[in-house]
Amino acid sequence: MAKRGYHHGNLREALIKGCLTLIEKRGPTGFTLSEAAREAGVTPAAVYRHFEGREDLIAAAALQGYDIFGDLMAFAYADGKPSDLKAFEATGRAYLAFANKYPGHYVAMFESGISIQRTPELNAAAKRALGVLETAAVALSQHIPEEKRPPPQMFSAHIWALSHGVVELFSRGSPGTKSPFPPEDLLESGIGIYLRGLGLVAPDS
Amino acid sequence: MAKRGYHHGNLREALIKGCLTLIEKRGPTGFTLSEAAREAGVTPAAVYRHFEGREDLIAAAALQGYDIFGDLMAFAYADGKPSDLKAFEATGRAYLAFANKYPGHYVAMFESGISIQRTPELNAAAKRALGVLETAAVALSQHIPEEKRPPPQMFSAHIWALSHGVVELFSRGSPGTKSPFPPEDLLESGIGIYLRGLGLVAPDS
DNA sequence: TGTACATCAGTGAACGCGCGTTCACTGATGTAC
DNA sequence: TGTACATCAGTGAACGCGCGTTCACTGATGTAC
Repeated sequence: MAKRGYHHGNLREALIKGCLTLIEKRGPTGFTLSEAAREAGVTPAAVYRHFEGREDLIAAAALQGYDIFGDLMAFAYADGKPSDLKAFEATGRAYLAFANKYPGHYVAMFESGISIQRTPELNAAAKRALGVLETAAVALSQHIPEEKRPPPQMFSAHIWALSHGVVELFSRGSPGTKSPFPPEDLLESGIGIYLRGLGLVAPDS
Repeated sequence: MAKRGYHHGNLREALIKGCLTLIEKRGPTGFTLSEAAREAGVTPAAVYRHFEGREDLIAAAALQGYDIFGDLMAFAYADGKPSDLKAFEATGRAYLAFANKYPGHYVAMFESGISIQRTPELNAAAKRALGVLETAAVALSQHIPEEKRPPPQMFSAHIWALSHGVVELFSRGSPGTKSPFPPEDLLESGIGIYLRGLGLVAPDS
């Protein structure tokens, strides 16, 4: 990644990477374009060869995040194999794994305040990624007797909220209160209890 | 709240209020001391008569938040009346109600990055407020057969995470994705399903 | 293979700005007598 | 009730700083012939 001479080589990628590192450390509003440039070994002005400005750089980071996230979720879901239930649980784990492995992306996507509507490209990437979660929920909810089946969007909203809550409260350097449980266990057990409440897993397990 | 003359009267309160408004609008790192002073109709330097600096002002806002939050939670819990279950559900609703009614406080408390350990006073207020949630969880979990009872801290962590997730994703001006359900319903139904999963409410309700 | 030249990706100086914090100050308030 | 004075809560000017953005520029690269 070391700059070789006058030309950087892949400044665009280096800037996004710097942006992600900083955004992870300082939060989205604490991120500065100048510092990202510095981290890449480049003048702040050079950023404008690749991005329209500060916001545009963050949006690029978020887009990259949604792409990775979408891939991960799709892979975890695996078209509902081996079963709707297993596939669903796998997406939950993938959500947390993504948040852990790509914290900068996660923040750029969900805490930076950049709108998903910013560009059609960003919108499409986000819709695709979050769509996997909903698809998984829809498929799984078919197994609930129709009359006691909650709307699938509600179902997936519950799971998303629980996952996001675990990430924000227990998976990051949080406001002092650490849970005594690893976030993975917390999410897994939480989803398990929830699914039992829907009659989707055996009550004695 | 209009300033009357050379002396403001209750600058301290006005500054906290301004801090909360700004923190709600721009997020914790977007908040500036100068703007809070401006909003109160006062020179930035005047702030230093009442607070040690920027951080201290945010901490004061968070402290106020934990106090209100603690009161609300304690009131909702009502010492477990009329039943452990009802009282527990009431604290869940109170959590969301607090986040809705005091969004600035909520952000100062949970997103500003100020440590709960900052002062003993802040620590005590936070412990008290979050303690109510755990107390409610402990009491309720007594109703679960001992061998299938999850640790109460896990129980309360699940509920806290779900509540926080609903707040962050669906209760604020969020990253584009709005749920078609009111956050209150989302949380209520989510908690309901979860409790059913624990065998704490009837499976047919 | 060598040369001329267009294109591209960076520089570096400059801009105006708002920030947090400090300082000596001053106007208003309240208390002692 | 009136006056002297200490205390308090504000002012306003100044500081050094880093920010995002612009601009004319220049060094490196790659292509045409």
